Amino acid sequence: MTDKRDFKDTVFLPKTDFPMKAGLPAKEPAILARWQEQDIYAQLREARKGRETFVLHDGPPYANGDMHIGHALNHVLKDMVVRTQTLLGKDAPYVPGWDCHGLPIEWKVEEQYRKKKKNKDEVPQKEFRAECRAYAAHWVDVQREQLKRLGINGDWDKPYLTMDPDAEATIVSELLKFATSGQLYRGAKPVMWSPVEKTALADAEVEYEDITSTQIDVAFEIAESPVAELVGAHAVIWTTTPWTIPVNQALAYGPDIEYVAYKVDGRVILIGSEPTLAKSVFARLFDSTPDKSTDIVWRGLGADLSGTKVRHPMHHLGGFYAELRPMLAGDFVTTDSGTGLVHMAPDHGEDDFDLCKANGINPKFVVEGDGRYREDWPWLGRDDERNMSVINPKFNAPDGPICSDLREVGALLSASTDYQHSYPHSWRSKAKVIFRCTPQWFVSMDRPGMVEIADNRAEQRWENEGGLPEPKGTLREAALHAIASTRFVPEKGRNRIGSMVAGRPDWVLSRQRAWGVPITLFVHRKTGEYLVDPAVNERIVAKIREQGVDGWDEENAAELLGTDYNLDDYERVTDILDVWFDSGSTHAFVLESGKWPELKWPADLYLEGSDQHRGWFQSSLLESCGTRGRAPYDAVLTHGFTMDPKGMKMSKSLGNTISPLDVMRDFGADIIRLWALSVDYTEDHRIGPEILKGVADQYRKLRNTFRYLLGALDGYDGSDAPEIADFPELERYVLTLLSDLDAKLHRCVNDFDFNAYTRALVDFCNEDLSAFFFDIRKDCLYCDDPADAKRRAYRATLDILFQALVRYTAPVLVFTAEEVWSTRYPDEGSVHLLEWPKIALAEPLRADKAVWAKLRDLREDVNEAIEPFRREKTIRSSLAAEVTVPEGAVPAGFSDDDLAELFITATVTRGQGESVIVTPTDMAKCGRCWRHLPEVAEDGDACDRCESVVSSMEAA
RNA sequence: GGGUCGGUAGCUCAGGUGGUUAGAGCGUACGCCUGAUAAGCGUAAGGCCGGAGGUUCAAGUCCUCCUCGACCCA
Repeated sequence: MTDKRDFKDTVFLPKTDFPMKAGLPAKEPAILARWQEQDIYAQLREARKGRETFVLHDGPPYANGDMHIGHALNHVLKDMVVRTQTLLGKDAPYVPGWDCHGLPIEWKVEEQYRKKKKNKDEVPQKEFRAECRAYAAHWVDVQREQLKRLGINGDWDKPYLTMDPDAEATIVSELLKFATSGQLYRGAKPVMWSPVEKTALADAEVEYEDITSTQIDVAFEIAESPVAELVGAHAVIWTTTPWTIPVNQALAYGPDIEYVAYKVDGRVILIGSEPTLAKSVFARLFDSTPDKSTDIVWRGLGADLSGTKVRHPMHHLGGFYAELRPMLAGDFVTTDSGTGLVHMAPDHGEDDFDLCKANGINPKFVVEGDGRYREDWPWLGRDDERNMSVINPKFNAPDGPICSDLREVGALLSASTDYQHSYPHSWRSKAKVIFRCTPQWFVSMDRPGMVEIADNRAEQRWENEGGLPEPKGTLREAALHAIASTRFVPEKGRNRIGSMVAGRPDWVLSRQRAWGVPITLFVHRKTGEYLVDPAVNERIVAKIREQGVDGWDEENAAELLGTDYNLDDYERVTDILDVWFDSGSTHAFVLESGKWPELKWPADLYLEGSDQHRGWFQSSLLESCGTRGRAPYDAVLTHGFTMDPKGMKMSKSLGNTISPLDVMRDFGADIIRLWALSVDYTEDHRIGPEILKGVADQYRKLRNTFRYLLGALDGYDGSDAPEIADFPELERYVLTLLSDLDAKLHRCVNDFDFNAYTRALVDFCNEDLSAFFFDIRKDCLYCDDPADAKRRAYRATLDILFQALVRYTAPVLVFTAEEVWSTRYPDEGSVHLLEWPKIALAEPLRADKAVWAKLRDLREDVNEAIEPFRREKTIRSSLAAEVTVPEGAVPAGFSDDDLAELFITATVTRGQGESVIVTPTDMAKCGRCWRHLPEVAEDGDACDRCESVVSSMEAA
């Protein structure tokens, strides 16, 4: 064997410094620092000035704790929207914001107090609020840095905060709009109340514990009834809260439940007929069971009881107790426990309150904040020595005051302290809580004539032919109308928020808390009406703008009320606003305020998790409809929740959480971004080690595509590029595919379908480029003369591909795209300033995709046919295969040499057969290009093409 | 407990108005290449389309029930 020349040095291999290994965790922060230094955000605003705008309004995350995976997903999606819109050439500003008021922050600050053994009640409110403010500010800073690290591009130096005095002032002014229009009213509602702390509790402040309570059965004599047999009988109710009996105002039955009146021991009792129920009632009351001998006076459905009235056991006290109690139909009544009849105290239960309210029965506010009956109450008034807190077990015991008095009048049918159940307790004091009606401020959903309904007025007029349309409607109508004229992505969101709004109760605005925006109302002590005076309101708003929420403090009251009114006549409301009202007003103090002149109202898009159908989407909708008659957004995009690999909710206790901070540290932000954009985020989706590994694999594929492009384009400046019209068919085919990809990505951007976006991008790189185009043109790139037209066309095509792909990739892999771009253009600024590539291919230049589909099918058949030879090692490289293909399978216009090039084989000939036939070649292999060619005399010699290329290289 | 949404290969996803042997990429296995090299190329295996009924000539696609999961509400 003779020594052959080593041609390796004469082959034009890709050359680049762009490393295969990314090292993102180390590289990303450096890129980030560069962006910050260049102020990319400001550069973009400048570059897009005057263009069509696209405003994505940020929903404020709560300023409490580290960023979690849900934040990461949400912000990556937002960033993708903003960046793709920017890429399209629009001016798409992004002003991030935070929700800063509210209970969780109050808690944390109180917790810090407890650690320092400080008592919250002894701290002046102003000081307390200042600490809450500082706490929120701290977490705003932390989250801001974490979100920046994710590569989110936004106005980080000028975010909006709900606790900015300007924001607080606007929130107050929005509230006063509701007051001025009359949509605001004071009502009552049962809330969880802790008599120990003398405060209302939020759901999250309540925990459930098992306790043993007194259970009693009480008889209510039926005074009137359409069912004659029942007059004089006793309706029996069962309760575990004897203390609510003195505030009873009605009884409830299930309209579809069957009831029976039994005659036992000379008395007729009415209870549900359900056997186990009746059995347990008889066991409690008579220590017996109902049997055939038990006298049945009446049997019928609950609905028959309509119109029945009963006497309260304490009716002899007169007044409130003398009034007859109606029996009402309640859907919530079951036969699971009790007697099938339920006693209703609207002061102390949600079902009770709602049912009574629907029947015109109002709460009496009998139990005061300390848990005792109020002084003037006829039964156990405050001066009664037996009066004590209603949750005191002694008070409810079988020998306690309630049971004793009931027994005395013969109404107590049973009493025992043996009922075990779970009962709400205060998280902090661990004391039992009660339901208690308290006055609250509401926004009415259904007051007619309050809301100007904007938008689509013409359509309404058409529906109301024959008269002028009603210009004003209810808030609910306005909101439903707004939902109908908003775009929802995915569409099912419309139904979701629609059914919620259609069925929701009035909006409770008030909270009895310290850290929030005050309900700045003066209520007349005599009339109970709140003051509506534009001059007063103006002073209030100005004061809040000046001093923040502290401006509503007592000391300013007289000044705010002014000289036209006497402060003694007015009560200054001290409740604060539901934080949902704060965030529901962001459209006012962010979009509309002028503080960010690049923004506009309404927003083009709101983008949040699907839980915000109940939350921010809805509070913003109601706030805006109540004040402006339409939604503050034109479109709403929702995403699902991130689950663990099995689709289960992530929780600290299960230990299945994944922190985006960890993923960024271990893999890099681009990996999280690619993950977020390659799952179906419109539904719940998963994350876990295996999934992230898959994402990292995809990333590597993309990265290597760019590495190849950079290497192949080494030294390319475009000066020797042929006209596209002169490109070989293969190049024009790839450009055709690119232009189709371009159109698809464009569609995906408009549909916010980023999952399809990244998939299309990755598939194109893998299938059409790496496994097809690049592979076929390897020989051309490595071995052809640099001056050869085909090679110049190939590189020109690679350049077009590069220019397009780096732009498509930039919104997804923000760091990697920058790395790619700066590798090729170290001095040309950021990739993120670029615009969508213009790659539309004129129709005559397009290749026939159907023809190429046929060729690629044939190419697969050829590969399949070669495989057996590879298995037996007769053929190793496909370049050593001579192939005969069915003549009919080849589209017109392609020579045998063309096909050999496409299939990367030694030769291709056409035969009459049906299948592909493969034989190993006898031809010798060129030492430079490794192709087997007839002119090569001996393995390792150069072929004619290589000979000529090498000699011209040597001449140069 | 109620309302809403969802369950297609190991993973991530496609599968308009029901219609031929359910697709793709990744991963896996095996092989090639050793001049994109911790890369590139090829081939293959892999699916009671959550389960059970039903409608239909025909169902991943329509209906009912069940199950699992999620969100919201109680």
